[in-house]
Amino acid sequence: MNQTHKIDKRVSKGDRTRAILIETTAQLLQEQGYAATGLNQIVRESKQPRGSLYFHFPGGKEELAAAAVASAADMVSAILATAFSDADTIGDVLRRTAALFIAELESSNFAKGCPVSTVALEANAATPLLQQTCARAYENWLTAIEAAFVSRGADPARAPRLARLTLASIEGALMLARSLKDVTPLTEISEDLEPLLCSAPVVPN
Amino acid sequence: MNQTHKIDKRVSKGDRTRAILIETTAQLLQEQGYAATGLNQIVRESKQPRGSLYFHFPGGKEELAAAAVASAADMVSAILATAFSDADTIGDVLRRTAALFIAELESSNFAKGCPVSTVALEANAATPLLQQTCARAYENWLTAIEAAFVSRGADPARAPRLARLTLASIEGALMLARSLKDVTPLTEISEDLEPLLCSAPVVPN
DNA sequence: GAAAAAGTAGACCGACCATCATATTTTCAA
DNA sequence: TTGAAAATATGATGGTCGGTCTACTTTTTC
Repeated sequence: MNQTHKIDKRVSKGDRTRAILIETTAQLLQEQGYAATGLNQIVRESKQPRGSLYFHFPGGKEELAAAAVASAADMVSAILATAFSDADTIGDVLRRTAALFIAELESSNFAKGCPVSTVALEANAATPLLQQTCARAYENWLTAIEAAFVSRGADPARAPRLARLTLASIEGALMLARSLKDVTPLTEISEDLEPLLCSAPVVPN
Repeated sequence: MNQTHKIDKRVSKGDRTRAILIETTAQLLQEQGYAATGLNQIVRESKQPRGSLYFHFPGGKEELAAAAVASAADMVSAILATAFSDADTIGDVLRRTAALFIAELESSNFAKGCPVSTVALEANAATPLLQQTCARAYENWLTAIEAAFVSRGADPARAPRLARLTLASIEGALMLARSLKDVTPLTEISEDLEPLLCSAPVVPN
């Protein structure tokens, strides 16, 4: 008896159900946040049965949401990695990243902002797993930005600080843009940040 | 019959009830956001009767929340105004403002961040009043920051952009600080922003 | 002291999340 | 190939809490 019974299928059924639930949840969290997103809505839109949810995520809503946030954050990390390896200058990376969020904002009529921040602000002591997941997402992004700066010649001692400044500015601009329904803050930030990152005795290029 | 029956009291009973509801709601929104804050909790913590809520806010939860956000935003505006008139330099203003949010963060064990941003990110087409109220709050802050920059000699044509950069950075840093449970992003931002605002051919002093 | 305004209490129905007993599919040794 | 054990899937059910509304009481007005 061979063991290809599973290998020839792309993924097992269970994994597929899991993935659909995570994707649906990620979308809803990005638009509505954690508390406003009901399990009923997730079940309805994902077209997955209610019970499967608790089979794959025994921790219930919080565990599912944490998985969705982590998944969305990983996607952004992947996009960042591509941008960092493709773009020539830091400025290019900033503009590309901003353009991406702008596209998401505009195509959703300003419904979809950062896939982490809404949940991050809602998370509190009552939702420790969610809180930890969001914090870890930000830490991962910071580490990636930091490494990219260093690889372009930034002083390793200053890179963490520059990364924090960069991430904070972009996240803030994204929030402002979403709320004001105007992408200006986001377009500006990518321009304004560049001289700051480069002119300081820090990041060459 | 004289008309002093009401004037000799500081405020009418109704106004007091209203104010208590708004204050309680503002606190809860700052910590938990809109969707997670229930009317039951507001009624319980404010110790105001349930029915009064709908008497003072016929629009229900959304109207009450909008009033609470607007009230909290006005308080921040007042604090900003004081900082702008008291502090000598833009740098001082930034540091004072950051220090204020840091104190709020630390005294609440990182539960209380920006009183607007959590709700702003939750607001969507289903809550138009809330959305509009949050946007207006940000606009008011931007206008105030802008005016302060101009009054210190900034090029009026560039002031709006500088204001957006400033607000976005601070809001982003505040969010990051809350999520990471570390005030570093906030302390750094107030230092990093100063040269940017002053060194550019823009804001003297 | 009666009419009007202001304030209050609780019942209502629907939505929430979690759980369960049961059904179906997958696995793999015999 | 078979059949039983393990894994996965299912939707009906329950207790709780959500926001809203209507009927009621108290206070103010003149």
